[in-house]
Amino acid sequence: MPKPPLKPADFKPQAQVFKALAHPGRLLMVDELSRGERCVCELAEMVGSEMPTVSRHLSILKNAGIVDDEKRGTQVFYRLMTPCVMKFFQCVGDVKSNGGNR
Amino acid sequence: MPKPPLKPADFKPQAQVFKALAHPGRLLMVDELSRGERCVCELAEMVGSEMPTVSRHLSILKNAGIVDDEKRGTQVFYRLMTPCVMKFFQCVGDVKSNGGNR
DNA sequence: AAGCTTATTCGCTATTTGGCGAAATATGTC
DNA sequence: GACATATTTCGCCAAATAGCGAATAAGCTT
Repeated sequence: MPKPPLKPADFKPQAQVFKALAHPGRLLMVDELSRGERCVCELAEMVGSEMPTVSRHLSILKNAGIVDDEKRGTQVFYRLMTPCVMKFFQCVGDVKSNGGNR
Repeated sequence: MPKPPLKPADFKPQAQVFKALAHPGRLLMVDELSRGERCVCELAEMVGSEMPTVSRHLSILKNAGIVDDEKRGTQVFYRLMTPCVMKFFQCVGDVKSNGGNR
């Protein structure tokens, strides 16, 4: 059968993932999580924002399926669910060097 | 030397690229452009938005270095600059199937 | 030059996002 | 149970984003 034409709505799930990654602080957290799990307070210190802000960012990443969390005692540890996300960084570097800023 | 700690600002360029991709309509256009160059009017019809809107989206993609344009006669043709962007789609699919929605 | 077509820029409004402090929740300690 | 620590949720405001129609620009055609 002739494949039906794609509509913008068909890309909504993917867009949500990209949206979750479309923030410098969240990218920093993902990068850090690629080296192992971290608790919220560690990440908060890294990005230099208040904990409510960081918690919110993490929930966005979690909602997109990029990270997962686990509560241990009084802390919550986050870890990267999809390491393939890290490959993005290489490609994104390519994008910029191809003339994005000139 | 001990590598300096990364700051959120260091990820701003990458975030800009992700931000450019964080929109269903723009993803649809990128997907379409992966199969060859298209003029603005073709893309406008695909996404089902007015031309000013589409033109604006394309300028965002261009600004991020993802596409480039070329004027030929009265039309402007856009083409994908970084095919590696398409690999994102596979990975993003992985993200969702790993539990993003469950 | 007048008129048509394609595309971009502008001005506006509605919606979404980002950040904070205050308040609420949960867990562990004394 | 009172208290301290870690985290999330809430309510608020400022800024950014998305969309549209009107206006502008550029290139054909006649």
